Amino acid sequence: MTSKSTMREVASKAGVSIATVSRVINSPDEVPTETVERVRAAMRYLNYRPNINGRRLKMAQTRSVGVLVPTMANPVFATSVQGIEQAAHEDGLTVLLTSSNYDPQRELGAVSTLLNNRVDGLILTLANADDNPVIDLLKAENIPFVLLFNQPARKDVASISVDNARSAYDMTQAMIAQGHRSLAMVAGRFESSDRSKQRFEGFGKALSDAGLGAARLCQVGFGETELFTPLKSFLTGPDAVTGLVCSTDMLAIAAMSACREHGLSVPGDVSVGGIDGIAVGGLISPKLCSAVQPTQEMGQQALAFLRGLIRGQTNPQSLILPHQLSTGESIGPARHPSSPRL
Amino acid sequence: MTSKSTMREVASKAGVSIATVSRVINSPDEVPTETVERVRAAMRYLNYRPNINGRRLKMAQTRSVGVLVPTMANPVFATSVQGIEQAAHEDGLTVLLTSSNYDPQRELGAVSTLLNNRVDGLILTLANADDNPVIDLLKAENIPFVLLFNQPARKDVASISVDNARSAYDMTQAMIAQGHRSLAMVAGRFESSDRSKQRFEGFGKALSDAGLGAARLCQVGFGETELFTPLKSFLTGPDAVTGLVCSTDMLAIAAMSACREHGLSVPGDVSVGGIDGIAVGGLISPKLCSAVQPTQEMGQQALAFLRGLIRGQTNPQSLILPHQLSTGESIGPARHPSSPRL
DNA sequence: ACTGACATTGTAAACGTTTCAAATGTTCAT
DNA sequence: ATGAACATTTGAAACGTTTACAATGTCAGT
Repeated sequence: MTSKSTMREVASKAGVSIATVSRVINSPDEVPTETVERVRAAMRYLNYRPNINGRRLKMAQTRSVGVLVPTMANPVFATSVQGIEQAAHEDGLTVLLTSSNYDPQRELGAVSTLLNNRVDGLILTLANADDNPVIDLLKAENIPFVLLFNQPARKDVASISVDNARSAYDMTQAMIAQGHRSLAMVAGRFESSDRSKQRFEGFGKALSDAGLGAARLCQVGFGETELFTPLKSFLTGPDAVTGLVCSTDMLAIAAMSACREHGLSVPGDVSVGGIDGIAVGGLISPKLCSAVQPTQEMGQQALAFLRGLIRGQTNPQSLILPHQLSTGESIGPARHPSSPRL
Repeated sequence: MTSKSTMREVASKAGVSIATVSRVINSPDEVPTETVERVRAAMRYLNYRPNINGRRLKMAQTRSVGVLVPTMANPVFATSVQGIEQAAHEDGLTVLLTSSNYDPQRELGAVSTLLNNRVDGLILTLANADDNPVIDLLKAENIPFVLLFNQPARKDVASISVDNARSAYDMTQAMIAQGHRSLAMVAGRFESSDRSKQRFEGFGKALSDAGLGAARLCQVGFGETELFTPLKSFLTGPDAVTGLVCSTDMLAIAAMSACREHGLSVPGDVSVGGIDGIAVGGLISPKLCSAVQPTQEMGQQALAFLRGLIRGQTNPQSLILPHQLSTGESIGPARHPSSPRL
């Protein structure tokens, strides 16, 4: 019995027309209880399962939403997807998931697939939220969408994020307050992440506001966890830094690992700060100091925004959530200049 | 221009019939180049996008697969989903994602939603792979599916996993080899995870094979990261253990944190081992010793199996992958009995 | 010129729903 | 009895595809 039964069969089994069966499914209150029961019985008997594709073809809506994230391998996105899925479930929506692997080239294809599936709307984390063909496409086709984590300059797109520059600024300032004067940022490639770029700008601003020199940058590929070599010139030699501000928590954790590989202790020799607030950061030693954002709630909120847009709400809302510096142990006072390392 | 255009419009624009348009889409080689070009031009002009729901209604297949995991918040599942998504993308399949939040009650509903969507097949991580109504349902309706991480007793369902009991056995043995005699397992609730139960059995067997006493168990809720209180009686007092075997890496990381909160060092005072091999385990200090499974590849492989089943392959394959104990620093020699803690 | 083979295109019937308009049946005040 | 008002049900036309089958046009061989 491969669940092949159709509305027509249910109808004839129950001795009614397919219109009545449809009504039993969609608005049972408009049908007398006796009939409802008879039809329901026939459904059970035949193991009936409505063919959602028939319905979708007929109706305008599909009751599904598309999600695009850079990767599931970073808990910050995985957690947000968890939030999206949860909210979607409560709303009876189906989630179609795709990932771009941080490759801007793949974004358009992924979104196109989603659109072919006729999703009612999209939640996206894009490499670059400004001047992105994906956004142009969605605007042109008038498909509701919400950006998540992206913090676009333009005000005509819905988005949920923290203030990226500000979070990096605050983290950097916290380090400066601990006496750090020689800092560098470890950041994911700017082409892959506008957050990365915005955070670097915040980093630079904090430095210049404090009258410190040019912002040093160690740009690494996403998904990269081996930072021993990339960080070598930052951690050793005459230009060694005393603190690393990292554009994500994953990078921060990888950076802490690299520090240890270089024989440096955190925060004794080097302070390390991250941004994102992934859960595991609070469990490790030293506890990662991070600019925390409520990732899962942001996912839920994104879905709530999207629902509004799908329902026809016209002006896209943007929400910039406050981040919060966690009390981490990975940041400490700077080594005193008079006690040079090594 | 809200992408409303249909095949019929394209056809009339190009001066052909809809059958020809369909042919241009599905088998361009059977259509003369000149016609193909004319139709393609019309498509571009009208911004045509095939309505996949029309197609799905007509065809048997939907070219979509459903995925059910306990949660995205645990990297082990997130990574597997990443693998699934990647393989699906290469195959031009769409992924429908749901999660159960470790609640067996929700599994049936989630799968039902997926089936309503007429997915061609499913990849599932269930709370309990034996005697599960979800499996009965899928068997009854003859829907292809592959279990991921579950290691079912019955041989008529496809599955991909490691040998759960064995991985715990090996981990435990490694601890015993380091002189540990007083061990406990930290495990997620058995009702939520058959892996947890199987791993506990492996733990118990290793103990009894070594002639050590009864297996002690600290069962905790999934998603729980605060293990200070649950572990109190295991880490302090006369019955304090020298090693904790954890049923997952996430629990292991949380357990290490709890040890530190209790003022104990890892592995100095307590050794901690995990199972799963999540990436972050290799970055923290001390590096987590784990029974590693190739999570992402397992996701890809699951999709490959599923594809086979969808294509009509009749006998479901099961794959039990070898795990590998990582060289972690979280396990060390047992404290010598003559140097009691505190 | 006629035939058959072949290339190209078109016609029309599904697929399983939803829903509008119309039909049927029932009740009740007159 | 009649008809208005209402409750219940039905018939039939979409929705946008795919595809079997038929139709048309072309051309080589006779």
